Amino acid sequence: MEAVAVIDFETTGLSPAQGDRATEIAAVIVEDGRVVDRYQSLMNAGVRIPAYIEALTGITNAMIRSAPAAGEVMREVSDFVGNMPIVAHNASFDAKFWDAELARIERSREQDFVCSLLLSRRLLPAAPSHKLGVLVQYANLPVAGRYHRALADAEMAASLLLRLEDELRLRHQVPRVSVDLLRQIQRTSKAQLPTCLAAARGKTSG
DNA sequence: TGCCAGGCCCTCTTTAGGGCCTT
Repeated sequence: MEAVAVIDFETTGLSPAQGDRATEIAAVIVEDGRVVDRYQSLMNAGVRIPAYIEALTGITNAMIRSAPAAGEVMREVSDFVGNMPIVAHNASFDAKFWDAELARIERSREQDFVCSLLLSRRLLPAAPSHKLGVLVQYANLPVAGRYHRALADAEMAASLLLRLEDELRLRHQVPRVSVDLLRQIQRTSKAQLPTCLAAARGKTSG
């Protein structure tokens, strides 16, 4: 599979449209079946983190006060990621914060997001749930650190992505996994998945 | 004033409702 950037945001809440802002971001570059580069930073958006979010993530208002400005961090991380395809767990969440924080520095993205949550529902249908932490346990993936910290979650989402790639190669006998195939799978209905995988098997093997 | 996310998925569906998942 071509190189991708797996990202994860920690934020003050669920919706940038409701005034929520990012507090931390991590991006890990996955290439040739492994993580080859990492970026992580807390970010100060000048907003207060609610107490229950401090408890959830361990990211406190004191930590954010001494962090670099959000715009500075977003410039760095968007340069780091470049035009690589971006992967995130529940990508609709990270994509709306990515877009909202980039818009504040008058940048916009060109690439699509790929969603490891949607892919997991298709490729690991027997998992008891498709929360990142449950999938890590279910697939025996290494716990990379504290859950709800950006770098640990991005590393674990990267491990999950590689596990999904293995699932396609070994279980479904897809000879070559591409980002384009992942995009197809995540928008394919459960009923149409066998047809989609059969086409992927045939595309490069005969 | 009172409201307050939203995209995806499943099903007892499609003229809809409710759960999952992210912080």
